[in-house]
Amino acid sequence: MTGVTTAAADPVEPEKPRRARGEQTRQLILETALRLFRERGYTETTMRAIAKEAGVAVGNAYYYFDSKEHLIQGFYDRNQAAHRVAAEQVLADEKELAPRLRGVLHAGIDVNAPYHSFAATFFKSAAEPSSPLSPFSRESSPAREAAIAIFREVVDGSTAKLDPELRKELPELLWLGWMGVILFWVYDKSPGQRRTRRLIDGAVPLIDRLVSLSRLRVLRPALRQVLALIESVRRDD
Amino acid sequence: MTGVTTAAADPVEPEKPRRARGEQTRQLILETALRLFRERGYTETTMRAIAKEAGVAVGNAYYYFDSKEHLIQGFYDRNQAAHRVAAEQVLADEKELAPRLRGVLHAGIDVNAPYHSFAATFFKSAAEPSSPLSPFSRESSPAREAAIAIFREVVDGSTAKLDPELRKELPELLWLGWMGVILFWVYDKSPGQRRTRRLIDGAVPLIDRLVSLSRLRVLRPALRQVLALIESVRRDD
DNA sequence: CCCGGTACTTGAACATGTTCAAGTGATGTG
DNA sequence: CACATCACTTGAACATGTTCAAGTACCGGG
Repeated sequence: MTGVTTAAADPVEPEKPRRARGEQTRQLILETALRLFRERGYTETTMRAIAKEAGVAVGNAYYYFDSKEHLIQGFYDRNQAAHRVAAEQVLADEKELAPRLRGVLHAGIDVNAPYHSFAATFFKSAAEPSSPLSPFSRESSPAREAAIAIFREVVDGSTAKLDPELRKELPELLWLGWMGVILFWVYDKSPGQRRTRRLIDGAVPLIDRLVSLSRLRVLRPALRQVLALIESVRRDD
Repeated sequence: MTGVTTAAADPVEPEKPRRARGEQTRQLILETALRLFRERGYTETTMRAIAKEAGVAVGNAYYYFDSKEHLIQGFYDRNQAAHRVAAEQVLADEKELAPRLRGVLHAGIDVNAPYHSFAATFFKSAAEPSSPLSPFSRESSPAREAAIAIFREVVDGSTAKLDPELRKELPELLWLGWMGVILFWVYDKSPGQRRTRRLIDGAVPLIDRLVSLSRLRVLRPALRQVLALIESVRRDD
């Protein structure tokens, strides 16, 4: 955890001041862009088309968004929020770990399902490590933390008893698994992405069992080994 | 396994005829492109620069390569071959599963290491599901099979005794793991990509142990469950 | 009310991946 | 050897993401 007191400059940009009219224009451009993305797909939607449809000059879009890819961030934020809402619904009802996890994962797929066809198109933007859209990027940090928080709630709100060390790591591990599911989903061409659903239904019981077993004394050394691996890989040197 | 007798048309293109001069030009363009990619990076290398440097018209490059991205395929093939050679060196010396796997993975990183800085840049091309560069694409099928073959040799040539069902699946699973390592490596910004090395060194013993345990009678149901999951997810309906 | 600054807006210009109609030259055939 | 065919080559033209110098609108202070 890097403290607030570190000498390095705070990497968060100071959020340019904006007047009411500006915010309105910004919203208009974003709404128009997302609508056109949905209607025609990402690649087929040109910046000129967005500008024309929104009734502004093309340069204006670039005043509010650094690039075409940056428009996608709005999509992300929206779906993230929707996932959170859907997840809370599930978490209020279920108390055991397995159904909680299963419900949250399915909810995530539900939320994204309408966008599967063109999610793949701009998925590549997210894949580039240097892209602000990467789930590991600094810009995505708030969204990432919010997502991990959901999985923390999955764990902490459950009746499952588990090793305290593991409990600390599990939310982030589950989030990583969720990223894997998303990756699978993006590549999943089966009708309605059934294979992804099957993956979730099959993997959750396995994870649940593994987590329960983590409390067994016999498996303590193995668990330690796994946790040590995570720690050593996370170390950034 | 789809048989050779399926009614669907063979999706492999008929390989356009090519004369000696054509092949020469093709090679020239590819060599020039890869050199410039190495020297300046992928994005910074324009098609015009490649053409100029190779002494041909820009349209000529498009006669041999469908797009700029397709030039990367040449890079892939080359590194794939280099990995195979390096892996065989290891496999000739080591007989136990763990060192064989460890050696092959490190060899793979060794081969790719010189290109880490710009591998990330065009990694995004590979990430797009519809791209021919995707490791799961039809066009990549030969390269993918070759890669899986390396891992089959890792398993089959080892002294490890393991469940026959698992033995059948393991090479593809290890390849999948290798893709995961590559994914990690692409994102790994630590000096010399040390973290990726640590990931390999830490994960291999775990995999080795897990594989050995697969023969235990007690774990048979769990193994069945895992294999069933794989089967159900692989099913393409 | 005027003025200076700053948020906002514009559209032409630019860079670069890609296409294509038109040419050039080698090769095999009668 | 003449000719037809087809591989090969060309470079201008096009499409689209991005930049930028210039202009406009609004706000706050004197």
